[in-house]
Amino acid sequence: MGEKSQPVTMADVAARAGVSRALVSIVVRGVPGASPASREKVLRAAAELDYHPDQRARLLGAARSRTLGVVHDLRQPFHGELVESLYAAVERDGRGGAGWRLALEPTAPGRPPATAVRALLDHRCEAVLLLGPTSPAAELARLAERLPVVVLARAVEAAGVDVVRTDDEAGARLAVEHLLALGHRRLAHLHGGRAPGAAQRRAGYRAAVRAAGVRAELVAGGPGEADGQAAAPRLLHPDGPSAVLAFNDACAVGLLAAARAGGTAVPGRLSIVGYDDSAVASLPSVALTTVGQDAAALAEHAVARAVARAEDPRAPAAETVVAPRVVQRRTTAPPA
Amino acid sequence: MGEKSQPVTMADVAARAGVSRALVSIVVRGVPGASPASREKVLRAAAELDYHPDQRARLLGAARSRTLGVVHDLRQPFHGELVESLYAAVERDGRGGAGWRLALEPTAPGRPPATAVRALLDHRCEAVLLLGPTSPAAELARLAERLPVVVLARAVEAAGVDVVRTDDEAGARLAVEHLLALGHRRLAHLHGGRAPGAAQRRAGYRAAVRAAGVRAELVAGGPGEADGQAAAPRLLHPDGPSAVLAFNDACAVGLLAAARAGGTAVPGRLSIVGYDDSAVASLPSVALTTVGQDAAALAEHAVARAVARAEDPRAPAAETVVAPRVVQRRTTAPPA
DNA sequence: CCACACTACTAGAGCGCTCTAGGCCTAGAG
DNA sequence: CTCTAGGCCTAGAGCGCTCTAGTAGTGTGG
Repeated sequence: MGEKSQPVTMADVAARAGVSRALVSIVVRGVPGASPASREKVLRAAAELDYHPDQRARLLGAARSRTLGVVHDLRQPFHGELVESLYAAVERDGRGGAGWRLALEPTAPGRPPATAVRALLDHRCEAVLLLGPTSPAAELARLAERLPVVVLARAVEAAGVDVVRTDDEAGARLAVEHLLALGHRRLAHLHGGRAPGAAQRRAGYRAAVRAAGVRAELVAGGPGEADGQAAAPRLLHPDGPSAVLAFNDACAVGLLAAARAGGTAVPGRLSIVGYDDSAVASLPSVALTTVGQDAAALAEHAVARAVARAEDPRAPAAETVVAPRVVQRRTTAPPA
Repeated sequence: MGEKSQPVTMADVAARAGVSRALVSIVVRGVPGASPASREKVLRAAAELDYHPDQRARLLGAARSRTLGVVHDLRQPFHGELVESLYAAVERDGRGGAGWRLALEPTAPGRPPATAVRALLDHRCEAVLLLGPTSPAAELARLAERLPVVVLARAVEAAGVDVVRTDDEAGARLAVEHLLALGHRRLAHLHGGRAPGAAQRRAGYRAAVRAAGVRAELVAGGPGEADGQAAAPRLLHPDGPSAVLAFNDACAVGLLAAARAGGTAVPGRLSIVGYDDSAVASLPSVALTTVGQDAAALAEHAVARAVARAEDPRAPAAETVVAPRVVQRRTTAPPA
C-alpha cells in the first residue's frame, strides 16, 4: 500500500547540507578531512532524509571490498554457531582499518560448495572461510591460489590454505582427565575407527590414560548412534569400565540408550562422555557430558587470519589449533 | 603463493572477441540480440579468459536488483531447511524474467533482526522474506510500507504483510486421522496451553475427534520436555488413552522418556505423535512419529509471493496456508 | 528504386559510490 | 611581505556493469 519512494542518494544529502558529494562521503565513512561543524551538518541532513549508503555502489567504488566470504552447511548446527561467532568477531574487530563484512553462501544437497564459492568470487570478496569443507585438499589448494582461504573445523593439509581447528587430541585428554578427577580408574574409549578426527582422539585418549597409569581399553565404535548401540554388550558387563569416552555425541547417545534400556544406571553405574557438544547433547532428556569446541575462539582466529592474509597477500598460510573444553552435564559422576 | 592476477573484466573479453562491450553484455546475460556466430565467439573468449561478471557492478548497473533478502535464525534447524528450499525454489523459478537471487542475513543473540533487515535494505533487495520473525506486527507493517515483506512460518496479522504458513489445524487433524487409521479409539491431546500455534492445534484435534466420535481427552502440557514429563502421571494409568498427540516434539520426547522409564511400552502400550518434525524426532533412539511442515512448499509459495509483489507493487498482500504431513516413525502402531 | 521492417551491433550515458588531484584559505616561519 | 604548510573542501575520473538510442546492413513488398 505505502508509497515506495525513490531511494535517497548521496547527492540528495549533499544538496540538503549545502556541500559537495565528496564531503558527504568523507563524513559518512567517518574518515578525517571534515570540520566538526560540517560533519554535524551532513549527519543531520542524512538523518533527516533517512539516508543509507548503497552497499552495491560502495563496494564497487572502493578499491577493496573488505568482504569475507563464508561457506557453511545449513544442516550442521555447529556451523550456525560458528557463523554467529564470525559475525561477533568481525564486528568487534578493530585492527587494520576495520570495517570488514561477511557474505554468507550456504551449501546443501543440490547446492554444491563450488556454487557457493563461485558466488563469493563473483562478489569479489577478499578471502573465503570454509566451514568443515568436504572438498578434496587439491581443490582447496587450487582455490588458495586465487585468494586467501581459511578452513575452519577440519584438519586438512593443502598448500597455501590456512586451517583453524580444534585440538582433538587435547579434547580426548581433557575428557579423560575429567573422568580421572571424578575418581574413575577403569576407562574405555569407544573409538571412531577411520572417521575424521578419530585418530587424534584415540591418540589423546591413549596418552592420557598412559600418563595416569589406569586400566583402559579401546573398543571399536563409529560415528553413528547404531555404532554406540552395537558396542553396548562389550562395555556393559559386570567387569566392564566405569566410564566411557565415546567418539562423538551420536555414538554416546546410542550407548546411553542401550545402557538405560538394559537397566544400567547412567551415571550411577556407568559414566559416559560424548564429543562435539552437538544439539542432542543438550537435550534435557539426554544431558550428555561432552567435549565442546570453542566456537568463539575458532571464529576469532579465523577472522584474524583471513584479514591478515588479505592485507598482506604474501603472508604464509598457518595452522591454528584451539583448545576444546569439557561441558559437564548429567552423564558423568563419581563411580559407585 | 600463487599470483593473484587482476580480475578480468568485460572489456577484456570484448577486446579478445573483437566486439563491443555491449555485445559481450548481451551474450553473457543470455538476452536476444546477438547472432549465433558472435555469441559463440564471445563465449569462447570468456571461457578462455575465465571471465565471470562482477556481481557488484551488475547489481549497480541494472535497474532492478532482482534480489530477495532472507532473514533467518541460525539456531533454528528448521530455518536451515527453509533456506535450503528457498534456494531450490529460486533456482528453479522461471516465470517473469527469471533470475532472482537470494541474499542471506542471519539473526542471532547479539545480532537483532533490525540489523539484518538494515543490511538487506542497504543491498537494495526488492523484497524480504522473514523466517519466523519475532518482531511485533506493527514493526512488520512499517517495513511493509517500504518494500514487499513475506513472513514465513509464523501467523501474524500485519497490514501489507504476506504470510506463508503451515495449517496447524489441519496438522492436528491429520495426526488424529493417522491414529484413527491405526485403530486407536482412546485418544488424548497433550496441548500447548498459550504457546503460539497451540490454539489452532487444539481446534484441529477437537474437530477431528468430534467427527470420529471417539473418546478423547485434553491434558495441559506445554512447549518443553519438562511439560511432557510432568503430564505423564495423568496419561500413563491403566485406564488412560492408547495414543497421545503432543503439542510439539519436545513435549512428546518428555512424555516418551517418562513412559519408557516407567515401563510403558511405546508404541506397544502407548502411541505418541509429536509435532514439528524437529531434529530430535529423527534421532534413531527417538524415532518419533510427528507432524512435519512442508519446507519445500512453504519456500515455493514464499518465493512466488515475493516475486509477484516485487513485480507489481500494487498487488495486495495475501495469506497462504500449506498443508503439513504426518511423518511416521516408530512411536505409533496399532493399539495392543 | 525507395520506404519499411527487422536483425546485429556499437556508442555512450548512467548506476551511486570512492578517491586522487588540486583549489582556497589561514597561519606561522623566514 | 613572501613562502610554505596544513586544514577543509570540491571537481571529476573511475569502478564494471546495464541499457537506451542510434547506426549499419539485409531483405521485402509496393
